[in-house]
Amino acid sequence: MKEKATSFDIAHLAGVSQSTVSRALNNSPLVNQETRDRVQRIARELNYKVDKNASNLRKQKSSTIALLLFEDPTSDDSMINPFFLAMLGSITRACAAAGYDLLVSFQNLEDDWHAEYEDSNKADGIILLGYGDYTDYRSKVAQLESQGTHFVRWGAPDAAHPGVSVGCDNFQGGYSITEHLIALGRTRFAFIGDSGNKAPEFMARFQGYNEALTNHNLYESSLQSDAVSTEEAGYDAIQGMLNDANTNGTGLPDAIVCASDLIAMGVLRALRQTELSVPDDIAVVGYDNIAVSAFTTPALTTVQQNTKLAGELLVSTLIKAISNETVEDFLMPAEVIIRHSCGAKR
Amino acid sequence: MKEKATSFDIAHLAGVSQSTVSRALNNSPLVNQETRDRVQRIARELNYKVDKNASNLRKQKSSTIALLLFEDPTSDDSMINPFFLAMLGSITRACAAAGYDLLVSFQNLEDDWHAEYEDSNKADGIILLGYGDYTDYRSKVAQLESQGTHFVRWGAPDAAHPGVSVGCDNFQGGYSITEHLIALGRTRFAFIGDSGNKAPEFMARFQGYNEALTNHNLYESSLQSDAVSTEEAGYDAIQGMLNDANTNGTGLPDAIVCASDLIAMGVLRALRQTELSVPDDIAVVGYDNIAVSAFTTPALTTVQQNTKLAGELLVSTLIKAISNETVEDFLMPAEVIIRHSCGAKR
DNA sequence: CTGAAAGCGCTTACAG
DNA sequence: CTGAAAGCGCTTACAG
Repeated sequence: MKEKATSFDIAHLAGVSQSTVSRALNNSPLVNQETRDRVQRIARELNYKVDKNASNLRKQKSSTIALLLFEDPTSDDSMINPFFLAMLGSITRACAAAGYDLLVSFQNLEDDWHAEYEDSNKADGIILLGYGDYTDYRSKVAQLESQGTHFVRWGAPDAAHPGVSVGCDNFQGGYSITEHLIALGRTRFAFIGDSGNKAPEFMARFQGYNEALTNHNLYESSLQSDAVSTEEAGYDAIQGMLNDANTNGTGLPDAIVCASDLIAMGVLRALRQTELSVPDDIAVVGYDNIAVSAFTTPALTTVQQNTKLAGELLVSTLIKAISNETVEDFLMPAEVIIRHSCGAKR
Repeated sequence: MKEKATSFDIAHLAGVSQSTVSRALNNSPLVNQETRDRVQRIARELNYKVDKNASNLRKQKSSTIALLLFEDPTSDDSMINPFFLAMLGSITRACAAAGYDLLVSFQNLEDDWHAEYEDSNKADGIILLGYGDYTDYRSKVAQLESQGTHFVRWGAPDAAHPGVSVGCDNFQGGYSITEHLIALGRTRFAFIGDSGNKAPEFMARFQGYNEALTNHNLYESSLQSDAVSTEEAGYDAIQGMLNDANTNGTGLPDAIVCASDLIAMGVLRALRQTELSVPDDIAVVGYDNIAVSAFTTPALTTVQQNTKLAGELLVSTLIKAISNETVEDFLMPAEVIIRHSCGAKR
């Protein structure tokens, strides 16, 4: 294991000053073409790489973006929400394309994440990604803002939230998929998923759902049951509805809108254990279009968030913010993906 | 946005030298308890964070690990193999627990990844993660080794491969799940998945499969069909077998061992479109225990690789290597997860 | 226990 | 077009 070469070694070998080596390596137009070629050739031969720590220290920037992932408070330790993993993939690619490194970190809402990255010059900016109780971290986001930290948040734009955000239109997604079911002739609806302040995304989807029902005078019979975004919670929630139907004689819905695909998986599993057929007796739809949903039985109709575009937008917005350009919130449309669980004839 | 505080600002406020500030902040036992408390309090008040670039440059280490992800050459641009995402999650956690940052990067086998990270002091070591053609990058791994780069590779230990590796016993996994099917009375076997040099993991699984069949005198009737690790490839491969059975009168297998869960998903989908019942007519098993596999119909019997342990082992092995301790290959056992697609009575 | 000083390896004004 | 010099913000021998 030989010693690492420095720019001085190259300067020596090339017969120029170290300053010139630095310029040549950074493709400065100031330096003579011939000199540049010679320096670069020698650098290649020595397997020389610029020391990032030195260069970052001098330039006072790191060309690194930190991705802070907040997990669902309820998710078990080993499993990550597939939707976020898709986002991660897309963000990684977008960073690479823009010449940035990506530092990935899982965080608890309670941690001191709000001051960790940019202050220590480990990253030039931060991407905040996660479901969960946004109210819980609003104050930390505010601190980020007041410190002048560059960051962008995944989520719907929200007047109550400081900072810029890129998100998908959850209200419209909830509205569109509900309207799709209404168009298919469904009349008795249920929504499964948390509807409170703690889960703003789910709440927006629920509000879109309600709006669609109201517009078609179907709101009266609507049911709702809380569930966090797991297969198990979905299973339990629909079990509760089935029990109520049995014991209280409450009518059963003929269409169930789930706040996430994971929840829908649980609903499908529970219904498979009954006489009820999906979609003939009950239509079931999800949200997220995670990879699995194409392969369930029946294949799940769901709402897609464009993770590829989202990652690119998150990264490009953040990079703009880092160079102090003005940036704007971006709200992407949600797209209904029609498969079989909604009962559509295709 | 105020200027970032430095250790000199703190020194000034605390009435001590900058050296003492540095010592206090690093909890050096050399420094007086009182002084330390005072310095730390002031640092907190100023929202001071040590500049990582400066500290790394001085210490000549970065407390950062680079994770290089090599994708399946065939996977589409937007989707990542869920198994690797699970690994990523586990590696991220293990890094955080060990006080390391994690730089994540997707790579093509062809890129110049072999010299990017440690040489530039961006990372102290590298984790190599990916399926694919290991022969293709063997020379680069060798270069890594000769440069003295610290790295650990995910995959089975392999004499032909330089460097230390952590992996799961693919041969034993293939053997165990095949033997499980044999114990259930299956006699006509097929393996779906690439079996060549280009996919060493799949090949080892296939060899374990063959060994089990040979030991029970079932090898003669065995079929095999190539498939990369996608749902579509699995679908196509089983279609091919069904066609052969129709046109050539080849017998149909009563047990199909798939080289990955993704492949098994495709096989299940194809069989669902036939009269054939899984598991009554044909048992189907997968490999990886990705999240989906618990929720297919029927639920997929598969082989689990312990991703949590794998991530921890990868990180701890690498950290040992970084501090120049001797490290050893680690081969984890593979565990059969019994669900319904194998036809086991439970 | 504390301080003055050197130096990690770069980039970039400044001078020519 | 090139070089000598300063300095980014730390950590750590060295001296006391």
